[in-house]
Amino acid sequence: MQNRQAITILAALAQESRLAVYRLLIEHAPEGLAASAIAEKLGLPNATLSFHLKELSHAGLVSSRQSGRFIYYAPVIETMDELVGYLTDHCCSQSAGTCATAAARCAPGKRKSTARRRSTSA
Amino acid sequence: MQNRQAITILAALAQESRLAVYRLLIEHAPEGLAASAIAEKLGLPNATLSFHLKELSHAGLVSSRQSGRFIYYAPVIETMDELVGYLTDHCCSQSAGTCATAAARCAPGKRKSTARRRSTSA
DNA sequence: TTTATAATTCCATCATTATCGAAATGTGGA
DNA sequence: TCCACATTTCGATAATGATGGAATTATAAA
Repeated sequence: MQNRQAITILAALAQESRLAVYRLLIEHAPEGLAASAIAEKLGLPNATLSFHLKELSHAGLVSSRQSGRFIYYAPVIETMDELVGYLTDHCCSQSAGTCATAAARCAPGKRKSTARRRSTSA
Repeated sequence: MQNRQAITILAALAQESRLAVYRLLIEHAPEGLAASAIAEKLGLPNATLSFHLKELSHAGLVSSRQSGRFIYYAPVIETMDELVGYLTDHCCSQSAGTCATAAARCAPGKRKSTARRRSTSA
């Protein structure tokens, strides 16, 4: 993953309403929720929600599909996974294994800092 | 970790210069770098860098210590680790194991989605 | 002290983001 | 076709964030 993409994703999540939307969608994965349902559950005006959904879509954090008159939004787990991968890779010093922590929380007591290098293509 | 803290950290990272500063400090962990060295390496004016360092400090992503006339900034790995923990916890559906991916990248072929719940205190 | 250097704060300016009512667009049912 | 409803876009406003020169503070060497 590129820097710029990471920044886009981080910025998309770094906002109260958007993080709430994303977390709500995670609770309703993988089907997702209609925009109207999100707006109601979070008490957001339609226009405001639409603005935030566009940001989340643009960051690749959510996808949308039409179903009848409704548009369903669902989380794109892969994007979150890539972000976590990016952060894990870059919270670790190249030279030293300074970041056993991040890896350890996933595989407690296993390896130390084996976040495998991602191919530069992603 | 609380929502608000997560948002603070995400926002701190969601900016080109700040992400560059953080990544540079990671490369120089655990000693860190003096502000002047950071400014020079990244080509940032002092005032601008100082502003960004304050943001990173406020988010708990970096710490500072004085050494002679210099102030050294170093990354706080634990904060990044907590953020990754927060994201991992919340990219996974409570009800279903929709997020094997994030866990899998840390322990490939191991468990599915065993991101253990963090105590609500953190 | 005085002087040189490191870093922060101040302040004004510019740019971006968030908010939301109202109007427009899209979609399916009557 | 006409209507009802879901959602987005428009547009105006307010709030927040980023930038960097100049002045200020802090630290240590001369």
